Amino acid sequence: MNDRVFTDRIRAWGQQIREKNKRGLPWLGERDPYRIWLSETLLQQTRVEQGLPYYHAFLEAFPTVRDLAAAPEDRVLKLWEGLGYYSRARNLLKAAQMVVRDFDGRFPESLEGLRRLPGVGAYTAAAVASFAFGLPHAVLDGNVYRVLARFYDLDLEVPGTAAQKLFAHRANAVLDRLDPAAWNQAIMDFGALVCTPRKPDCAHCPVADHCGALLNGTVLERPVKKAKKPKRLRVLHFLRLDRAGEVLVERRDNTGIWAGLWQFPLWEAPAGEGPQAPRPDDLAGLDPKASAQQALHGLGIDAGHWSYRGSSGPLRHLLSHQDIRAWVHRFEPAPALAAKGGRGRKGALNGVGGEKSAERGKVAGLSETLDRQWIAHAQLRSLAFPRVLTRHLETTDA
DNA sequence: AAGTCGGGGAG
DNA sequence: CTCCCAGACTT
Repeated sequence: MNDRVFTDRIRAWGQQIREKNKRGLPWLGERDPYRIWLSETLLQQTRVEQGLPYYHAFLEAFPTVRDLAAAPEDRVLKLWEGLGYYSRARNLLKAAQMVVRDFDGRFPESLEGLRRLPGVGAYTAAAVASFAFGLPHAVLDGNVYRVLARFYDLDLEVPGTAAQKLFAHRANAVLDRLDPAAWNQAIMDFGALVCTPRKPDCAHCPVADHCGALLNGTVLERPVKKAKKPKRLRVLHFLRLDRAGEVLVERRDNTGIWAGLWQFPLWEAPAGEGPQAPRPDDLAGLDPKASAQQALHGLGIDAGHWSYRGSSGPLRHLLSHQDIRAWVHRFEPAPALAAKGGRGRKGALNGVGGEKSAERGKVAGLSETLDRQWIAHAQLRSLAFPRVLTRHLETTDA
């Protein structure tokens, strides 16, 4: 009953929006599964305005899935730089390679087939299935959760398995099976433009007279979200070692935060060391130079070979689950040692006498377990760094 | 079921 | 500040 009213009116509302051409987004009306998949992956947990420039950049760099599949991972990560959730980028490449290798460059034309691609979850599979292939699968994203929670005044906590099942059921119940693509577009647009999180425009809502939450006065309480945990406080010390136009960088491994990105050698006080994890109070008295030396020691670098050139920080870097205070400590070769030149080619200057940058790691006893290398400043631009470091690089013009 | 994974814009 | 965004994956 209410389902029918909801579907009819939201569908009509969507048609109006399309005619007025609100949100002139490039993937609207798109049928190419590659472009749809690309845009949906870019937009996972990402606002449209934020992802839009990346969409254009990727499409220009990789017009087809074959172009993407042939790309080196570092190039994909570089294009993704700044967008966050970097496993999306690596999964994007993996999925492209799978499509080319296993399906001759054609995307699977079923929900289940799409779902098997890395980085393609319930939402993205439904989006590609409906937008590219017209299949009757309802999308369930943040917008749809909110719209359904309000219209039916559902008080289940999200995220949660119970809620997911119920909302998915509702979403498919109201799906317009005559035009799944237009419907999915309409309900998401409706959530983004009318039934917004903070200030929903109930005065102009086409289903206000049937909205459960509006009738019950619970609009701003829907959907019910779970309580958030406090953020973990971390203090990171990056060591920026410069020598003769080069800087030492290392590649992070493929797990955890900033997976696969590049960074300056990083030292972080072990969490288990000391009374407890760092607290905000502990940071006020933090002496940059002392921290720099501590980091140098922590990374096993002979402090005698490097002279301190100052620190920038703390760079406050807020993530959804971490509160990061980052420092970048700069060092250059100690003058005394530089004068000695070739004494010990494995010394602090590591390769001054013509060793290739390809020889990694050996920085005065620095561990070789990581993928470290000296790189010319001009080449830094080709590597993907975490935002906290690109911001630092921008202000220091390196 | 809970934890992890980024970054930015709006209010 | 807080919230949350065209979520997915791991444990």
